[in-house]
Amino acid sequence: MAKRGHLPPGGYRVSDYPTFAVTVDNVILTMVEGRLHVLLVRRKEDPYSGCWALPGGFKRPDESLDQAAARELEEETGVAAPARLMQLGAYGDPGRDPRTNVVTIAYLAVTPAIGDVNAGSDAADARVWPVAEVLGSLELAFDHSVILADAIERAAAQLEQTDLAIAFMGPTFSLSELQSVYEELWSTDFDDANFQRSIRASSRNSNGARSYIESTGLHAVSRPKGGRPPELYRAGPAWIDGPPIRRPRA
Amino acid sequence: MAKRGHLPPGGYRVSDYPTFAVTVDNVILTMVEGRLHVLLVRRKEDPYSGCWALPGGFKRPDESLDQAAARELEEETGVAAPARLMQLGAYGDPGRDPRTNVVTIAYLAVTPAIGDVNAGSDAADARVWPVAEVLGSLELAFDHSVILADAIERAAAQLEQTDLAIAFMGPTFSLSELQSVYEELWSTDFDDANFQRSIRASSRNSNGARSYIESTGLHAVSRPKGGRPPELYRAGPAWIDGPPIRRPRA
DNA sequence: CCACCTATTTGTCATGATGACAAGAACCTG
DNA sequence: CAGGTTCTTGTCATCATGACAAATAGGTGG
Repeated sequence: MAKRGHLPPGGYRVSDYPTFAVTVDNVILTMVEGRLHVLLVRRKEDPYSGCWALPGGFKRPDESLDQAAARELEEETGVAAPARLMQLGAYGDPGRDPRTNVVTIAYLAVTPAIGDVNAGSDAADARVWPVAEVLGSLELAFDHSVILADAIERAAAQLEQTDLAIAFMGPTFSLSELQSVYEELWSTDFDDANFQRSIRASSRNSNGARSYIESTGLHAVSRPKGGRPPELYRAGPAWIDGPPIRRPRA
Repeated sequence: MAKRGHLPPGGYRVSDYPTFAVTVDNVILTMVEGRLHVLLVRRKEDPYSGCWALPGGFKRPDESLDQAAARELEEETGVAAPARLMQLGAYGDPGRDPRTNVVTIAYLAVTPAIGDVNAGSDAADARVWPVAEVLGSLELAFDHSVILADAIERAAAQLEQTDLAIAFMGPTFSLSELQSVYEELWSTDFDDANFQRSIRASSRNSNGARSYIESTGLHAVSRPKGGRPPELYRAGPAWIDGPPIRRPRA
């Protein structure tokens, strides 16, 4: 390890410093039948060959980190990068990659029900997994289990501060679908009536302008088990003034 | 630029991939006379020699990112790393460093009134600057102006979700000192009476246990301009259940 | 068609948090 | 002591929230 005291007075040149490989990894979350799922690929090569991992890969010098994340996601899974692919954090503990010094930048995004998932050339397989199962019993490559846990924590926090929840929704959705997102990520159980009241209050802002969600006049078709068909909503154009609902504490 | 189609079927080995230098940069915020300040160093060497910059430097392979950030902070400024040095994000746009491919991981921390600031061997000078002045008229090295702006935004958000505000405070403090932190970072003006009520409410939790802040029985010594001497508080041991005060919208 | 089930939606009520503001308390200076 | 400054306590109306009841709109099985 280089020691400061041994350096020439002019200091180091960049070429004297250790080099790293830089990778990006994506945590893509989606909701399937009310349960939180994450998109994973099965690795085809060492290290961790055969292991499930977050889709990602090496950054190139001529692209930004954001571009690298979007590119690797599409290359490995065929999934188009969601509009808001947000940076989660950097992971660079020594030894996290057995080959060499690798720092990875993790990204987080949320999508509605995912379309086709096609394993790219670097992956043996690709599919969405229930998060509970992954964190409980599946061994992920590298430190990807830690990254996934951090991502879920971040997503839960963002629910309260942004309109992230509607990113889980398709073009139209019922309020109970939206409710299940909050309940799943916060491990809470809302009173249906109060949930609707809070959400609707945030979509009616003072000046009558459009916001968080908007009603389509439509109703969902009835399902086999019965129950009143819910009214359908669509995403509004703007995040206006504060969270649609607050996270319960304790 | 390497193209995927030209690769051998077995894929790349790590050594085939481009390498990067990895640096860490610290945004250290503090409050001086009610104004937000940031700790900067003046660069001694190219590139950007003579320019002010965030204190930081190259990560070593045998240390974690967190350790690198703390080490570089102390080496360049003599300031001991605050307890909570939190990761802000990674910056890796092509060309952000004229020498070579550099990805930097930015860190954010908050300290009470800072002690001695001593420029380290890599720096020509080191001092705290008013943030308003830095963002308004000072040209920082690299993309450090962007990093600083992001850091301030993050700090403002954290005020509402964590007990970050007390990290600006010394061992004891008055509520109006605390209030000035919220007002400065949120650009708001609280009603003094209501601010006190909210903060005190969050320090009295139901079971009578200790929390966010605690009263010492003491009062500050009176100052030249007069005014009733404020009661002094100290940090409580725990962040209990929700923000002490909410950020006003619009 | 009717009883009964499920899911969604509307409404009521008590409680607690917040914003606006008045007034008191404790210190300064002149 | 008068007047200014800062901190502290108190009041009141309003709004958001949690708990809960009840109505609505569909299903299924007799």
